Amino acid sequence: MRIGELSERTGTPRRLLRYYEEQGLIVADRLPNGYRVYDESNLDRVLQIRGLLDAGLPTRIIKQILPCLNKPRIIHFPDATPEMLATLEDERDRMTERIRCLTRNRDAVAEYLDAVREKREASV
Amino acid sequence: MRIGELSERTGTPRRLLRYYEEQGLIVADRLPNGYRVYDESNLDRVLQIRGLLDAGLPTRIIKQILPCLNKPRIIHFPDATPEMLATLEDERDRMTERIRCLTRNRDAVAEYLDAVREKREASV
DNA sequence: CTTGACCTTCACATCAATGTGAGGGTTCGA
DNA sequence: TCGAACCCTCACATTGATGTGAAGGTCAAG
Repeated sequence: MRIGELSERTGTPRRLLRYYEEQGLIVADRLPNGYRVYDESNLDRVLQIRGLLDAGLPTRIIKQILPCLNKPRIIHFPDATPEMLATLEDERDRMTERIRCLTRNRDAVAEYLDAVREKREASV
Repeated sequence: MRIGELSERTGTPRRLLRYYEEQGLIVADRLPNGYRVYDESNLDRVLQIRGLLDAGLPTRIIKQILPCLNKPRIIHFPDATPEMLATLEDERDRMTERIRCLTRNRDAVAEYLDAVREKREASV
């Protein structure tokens, strides 16, 4: 598929698909005329990127993380330098912390909403 | 305490403490000479703000969420307009989605790291 | 052959969070 | 009384993720 279709199917502006490519997060083949072509696997990948960006991770980190997410459980660590592993461990912990924070606050918001709902129902 | 101490205890630049105040996320009393003074409760609050910012929430949303997190379970919904409740529900769901995304990816990274560690131990 | 809907690159703009520093007041101890 | 260590406001800079649009190439259908 070309960029327009990927854009539509992922709800992502073309501009950003090009940006993600520039940042090394996705790769696109090119048609003879220079148009980008994507295969289906890019669909999930783009959604993954968007989710992580929305969760506060910068593209720099997402780029490190993506190789860990290859569909086939085939893990290629020949390129796994110690520094990179340390970065990943760090980031794993930061993600865990984010999850904790989000969960705590999400639950508080949910409780609040439940309380409001109860209150309203009681007064009806 | 004054801004320097709060900054040190929360690991937050003074600049940002002033910024958070400007955005309505924290409030500070003032000494006669204009210096900001904070009480202990601001410590947790600042950490909470930082956590949420790090998790991708903008100050605009954090401001909406904070009132749900008052220590005492005393909830004051007199000001809870329907639009605000809708926003909160929306944001609650977005947070849930973020948690899902982060968890999935964090687990993938963790698995990857475990696999690398196993591999290394096997080759020793 | 032209029109419209695609695509390309390039560049400048914006927005939120943050950095940085100037210019200046306050407080306190040597 | 002077200097160090605080604090203030104001303002401009930067960074990363985006928006927007110009100038132009490609291609299929009328």
